[in-house]
Amino acid sequence: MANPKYIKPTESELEILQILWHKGLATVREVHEELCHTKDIGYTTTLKLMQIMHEKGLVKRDESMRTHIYQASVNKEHTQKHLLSKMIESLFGGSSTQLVLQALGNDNHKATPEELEQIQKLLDDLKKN
Amino acid sequence: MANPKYIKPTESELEILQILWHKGLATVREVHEELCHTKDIGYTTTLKLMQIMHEKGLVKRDESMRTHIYQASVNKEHTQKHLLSKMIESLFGGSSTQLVLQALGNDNHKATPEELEQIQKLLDDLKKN
DNA sequence: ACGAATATACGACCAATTTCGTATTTCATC
DNA sequence: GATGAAATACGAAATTGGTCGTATATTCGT
Repeated sequence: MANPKYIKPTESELEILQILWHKGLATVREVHEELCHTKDIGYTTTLKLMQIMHEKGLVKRDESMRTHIYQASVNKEHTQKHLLSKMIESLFGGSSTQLVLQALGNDNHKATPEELEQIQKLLDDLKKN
Repeated sequence: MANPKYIKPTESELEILQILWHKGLATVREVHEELCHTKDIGYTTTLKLMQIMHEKGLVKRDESMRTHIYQASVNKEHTQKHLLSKMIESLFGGSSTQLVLQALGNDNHKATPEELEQIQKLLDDLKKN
């Protein structure tokens, strides 16, 4: 099985990972309940998805009980960084700066003054090197 | 046909859009030559891809001559912003700041001092409001 | 005017993703 | 123990993206 670090989760898998990252541990039923809030989907579909994610190594599960307990086996930050890297390559010609400029200028997701300070701090850090 | 603004281009389509955004106008042959630099792919594959993009409304073409001339019909910045927005939603819980922090800290795509200045300028701008 | 080169059109195939139906297992409870 | 609810396993269909082969049309050089 390929190293999950280098696997690109699909859209659906990402939705499930989001839920697992948030909840930590969860059963298929619990994940399914969450998914239902936004999607019209059958229980077995969620189950199958999570089984496939298990085969791929994207999630771990405790099978010692009848009802399996799942958790993400890929790190949230690593996954974000990996997918972001791909996007920088494929959409911004490899320039993270171009992406940052677009993101900060994005009206749909405005940053608060506190967040701007947070970015300023990191920027100061980077300037030193 | 759906409004191309709301279409999410696939990976391959994005590669072609990149080339068209850069060249402005181009034939299938020219796009194909570029693609070959990075991918091992047949000419008819490129052709088919671009035909499908035409059906979807992602590209326009001048068919008045035997050799059609293509150009992107979706704006580069709009497309970037649109896909970025989706990623912020689906991967960063709606926080553009989280994405920016990850992107700036990305070792694979380091920003140059000049770029950091560019970001600083935008940041100063945002802080004023 | 004919043949080679080059263009488009189009259908077919394969792999991956998503979906769900059905079979089987387990467990509680009556 | 039998029954029904709920869980897992598994296979199959539908969709989509990417790939290419082949057919057909156009142009150009000789």
